[in-house]
Amino acid sequence: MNYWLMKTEPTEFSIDDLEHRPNQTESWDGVRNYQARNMIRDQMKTGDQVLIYHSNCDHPGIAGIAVIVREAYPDPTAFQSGHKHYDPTAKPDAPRWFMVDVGFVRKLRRIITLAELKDRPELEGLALVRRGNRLSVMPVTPQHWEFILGLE
DNA sequence: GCCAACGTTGGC
DNA sequence: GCCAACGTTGGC
Repeated sequence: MNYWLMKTEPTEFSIDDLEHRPNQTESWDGVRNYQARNMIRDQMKTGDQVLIYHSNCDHPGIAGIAVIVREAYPDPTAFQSGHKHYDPTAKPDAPRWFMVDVGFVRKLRRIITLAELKDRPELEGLALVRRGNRLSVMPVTPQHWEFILGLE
């Protein structure tokens, strides 16, 4: 089983939103970065665990845990003219962008803040805390996973 | 293929 | 709102 971290802006979609979706499940659409796309398409497997990170908000940090419930399939929002994530170069017979479905596992008892994560030498190498990192999907090692949840 | 211009991300 | 960092675009 693999571990991941996925960023979301809580004003767009938060761990609370996921908790209250039907079946506590949602498709993770809108990823438009090739490196992130490749991980979604090629590496994410059903049952993989995901840290849900809230970005671009008052208290950036890890807010909850989700699980991959459906492996990659074409992101239909890429084909929808006028959609925020529309990509005219993507075609249904040659899809460019993919998404997985994630299921709610639980909220953390508290937000583990980015500042706190950056402060921990144990998390050196975690993509999230590397300078200038902008990936919205990134792998997490089992060691980092355990350590982060130990901070809760 | 180079690289300047531009757009986006996202912390602060 | 600022701006550093990075990705993408497109002229050449």
